[in-house]
Amino acid sequence: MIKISFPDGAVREYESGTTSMDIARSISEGLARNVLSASVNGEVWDASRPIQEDAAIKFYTWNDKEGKSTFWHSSAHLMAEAIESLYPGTKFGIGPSIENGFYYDIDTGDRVLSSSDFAKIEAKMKELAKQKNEYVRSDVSKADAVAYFEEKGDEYKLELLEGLDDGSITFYQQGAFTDLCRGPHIPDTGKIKAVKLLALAGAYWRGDENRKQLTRIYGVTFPKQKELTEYLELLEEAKKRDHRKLGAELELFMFSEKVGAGLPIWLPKGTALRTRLEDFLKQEQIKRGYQPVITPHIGKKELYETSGHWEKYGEDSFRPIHTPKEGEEFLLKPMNCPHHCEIYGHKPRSYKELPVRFAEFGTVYRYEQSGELHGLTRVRGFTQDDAHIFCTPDQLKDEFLNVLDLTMHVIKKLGYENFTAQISLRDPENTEKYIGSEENWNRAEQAIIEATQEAGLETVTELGEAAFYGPKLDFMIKDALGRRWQLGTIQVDYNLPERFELEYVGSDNQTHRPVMIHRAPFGSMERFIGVLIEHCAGKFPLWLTPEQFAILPISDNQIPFAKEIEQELSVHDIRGYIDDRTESIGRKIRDTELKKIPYMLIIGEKEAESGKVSVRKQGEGDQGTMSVSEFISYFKELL
RNA sequence: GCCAGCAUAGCUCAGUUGGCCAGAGCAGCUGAUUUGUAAUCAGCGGGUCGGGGGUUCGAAUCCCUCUGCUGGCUCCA
Repeated sequence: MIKISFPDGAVREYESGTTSMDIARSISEGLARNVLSASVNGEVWDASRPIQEDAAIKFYTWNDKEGKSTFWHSSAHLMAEAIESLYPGTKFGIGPSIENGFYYDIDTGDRVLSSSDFAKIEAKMKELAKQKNEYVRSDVSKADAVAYFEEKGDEYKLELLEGLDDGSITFYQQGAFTDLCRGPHIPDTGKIKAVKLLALAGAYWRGDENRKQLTRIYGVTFPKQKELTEYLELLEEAKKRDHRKLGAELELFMFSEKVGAGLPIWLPKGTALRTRLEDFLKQEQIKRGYQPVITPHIGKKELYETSGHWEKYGEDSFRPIHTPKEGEEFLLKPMNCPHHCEIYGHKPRSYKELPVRFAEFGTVYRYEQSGELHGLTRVRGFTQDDAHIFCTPDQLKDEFLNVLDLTMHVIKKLGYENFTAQISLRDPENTEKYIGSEENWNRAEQAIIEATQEAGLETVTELGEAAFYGPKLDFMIKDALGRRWQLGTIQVDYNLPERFELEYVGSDNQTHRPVMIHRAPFGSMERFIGVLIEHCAGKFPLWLTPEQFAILPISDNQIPFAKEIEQELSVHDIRGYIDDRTESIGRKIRDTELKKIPYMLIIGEKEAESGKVSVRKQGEGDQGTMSVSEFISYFKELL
């Protein structure tokens, strides 16, 4: 007998060799029906795998992240089975579960798959699911595993086997399909009731662009048809929030084929929004001792040779600009920091003036591969809310904490709650990607780790995500479709001051090297606003929105009164316009609702006579009537 | 850049297997209507079917190529 302990602390005895499924069944049939996998001593196992010794056990169902991931991983196998049966000879790469579903990378040889094949594959998957085939786990020796895939001619699985140790290799088989797999899997395919293949994409084998590109098929499955329907509706809803769609509808920005891909053009309303956002940060920075500076959009190639950017990115960038007579070479500015280093270095600096903080909304241009461009979130020209702080090593931690405070202030002001703070460090396996000494890197990485700990910030750490000159603290926020974007960033840099030979004279009358902090709370105005649009579905915070009200006269007779109100509101810095079209009030309301103008002031004969306005809130409806001054104080309360 | 897909009026979309002057709704313009909380009515204008090349008696439709866009991959100072 073995002792099985449960999450609630209970301990029960079972025969050795019992399975989680047996245990679940001993508790209730309902539980047994829902169990997809189970944690056994902290490891996720098949529910059907025999347990031989005392264990702490926890069941996973569709309501657990682990249960879903087991379900989707098994679904990937089911899809592979369907594909193998429809297209014999297909070779298989890897097929994991992901955040929302699963994918499988396959090599179909000369056959080109396209999304028009999805229906056929889905139908086959459903047919195979109905057979309720069990997922059968078996231990296989490395030699047998190699023999199996050699026989099958699957070089991808053979390559995966190379990295595995004999004795740790398992196969899973369901129906006619056998795969090299660590598991775990759900009990049988019958649990998969709803199937949808979503997308097809090329994906390089093992993520290496020099290797063969496989076909990746993304899909999602559910235990109930209804859940699939709901999920697809959710995707439709998310599409409505897409900043590219809303940006066009609300006339915030545009792109032009003639101007060029990835070069956003800001329309008047988008500019109003962006300017307000910039002004907010500019004022905040003045309060915190930043000095605004302005630098040119181009700089000599030598500048970026000094900084290291040319060596690191030059070959894959926009080509240099040449002067026609002198033959000088200039680059479109890809970063503001080299310019700011020059500002620091233009005169001798004393420790007494440190820290100095140069701030600039600097527009930079970077070549991005055409396939990477994406609305406002991945572009070739964008404006960073950049600043560089030059300080003594002693001041570094305080300065970092000040920047962190400013960044959190910005994030909170815009109402982001679900952000991730990511510490981006060097890739220890690949240190030649970075400039600067081991010592400088260690100091910079330590500074970030210590400061975030001191601030009590919850962070995740990613290796290999650092900039080439220093580690970063990045703030990541998800867009409507769950894609994660880096917005704000704070970077500690010991290396550029060295490259630019920046100095200050200390109290000891000796020259010292300053430390530099690169920081951008928004990151880029373009990306920030893109994500903001999706975050608030185009309904911007009142202080930020381009137009705060629309006055809707019921007939032309109320236009003079409308003008009086507009005048009075503008005195109080409340911005908006009069819809003076000769249209029905129903039409005016509808159009204003669709433009997501927060407040509608409806005035008819009654209001004009009594000097009041009928207030309607976007998305919520009639709020009743009030005098103009009452509206002004009501409105100001909301700012 | 790579893989797959898409590109018809300002926008959203029709346009059967290649075949009469390429259609609709919304938007726009003109006129009428002066309206009480999400679309008043009528009339009119608008497209070299993304650009270029080819196949064909004939191309929005088939082929090639370029550009742009979508979803991924790689990349992201």
